[in-house]
Amino acid sequence: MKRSILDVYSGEAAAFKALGHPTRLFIVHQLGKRDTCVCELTDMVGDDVSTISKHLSVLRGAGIVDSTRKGNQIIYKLKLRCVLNLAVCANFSKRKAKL
Amino acid sequence: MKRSILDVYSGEAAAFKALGHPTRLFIVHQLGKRDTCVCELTDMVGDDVSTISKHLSVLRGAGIVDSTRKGNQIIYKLKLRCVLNLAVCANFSKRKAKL
DNA sequence: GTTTCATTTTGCTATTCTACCATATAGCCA
DNA sequence: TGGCTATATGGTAGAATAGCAAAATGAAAC
Repeated sequence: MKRSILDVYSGEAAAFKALGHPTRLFIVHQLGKRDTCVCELTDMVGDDVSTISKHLSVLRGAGIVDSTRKGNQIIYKLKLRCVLNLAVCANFSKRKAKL
Repeated sequence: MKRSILDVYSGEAAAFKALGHPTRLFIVHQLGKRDTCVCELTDMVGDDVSTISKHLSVLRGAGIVDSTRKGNQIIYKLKLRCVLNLAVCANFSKRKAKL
């Protein structure tokens, strides 16, 4: 792939990629409602804590979420709130796309 | 992962996932300007034709692009034009996220 | 200081993705 | 028809990702 394409689009592509997983999308929507600790997210999703933690680190790496410590638990919040507006396309969220 | 999360978010996540590759994002932006044949996209990107063709089939599978034949070449067009508006977040496209 | 709880990191395996090559298919034109 | 161009598909090696389990970190309570 040409370098210029990589330079221009890889950052944005990485952000979309971070949103391209059901669990991470759920987490983003949950954090849109209120700040939530890892333990609670883990309960809601039902996966292993380590799995949730890894998803959170992907979202953090993409600059979408942010975390602060409160006592001995870590509270995640939605840093890039605008991602909540990304599903505005008609039918975009209803599509049954298969990759 | 809980079934309900999968049901609600997997469709939308798949669409984001389709946009989560620099080449595909470039293609989407290019098709936003004008309908383009596979051969020209291949020249612009600089990858093998088969690679481009496969990226296009991912985008088609996600319902984002559409194709029509014109003579002996296939013209792709942006079907879900609203995806062009998805990068409206401040800093969203400037982010240097690493996954 | 040691124990405990919440979270992160690491190690591992299975699965998926990417890019390429080779081959197949489809339409055009001589 | 046969050859040519454009695109799609199948196969595959290497990289990346998902998920679980277990070890490591860090704060707080005892």
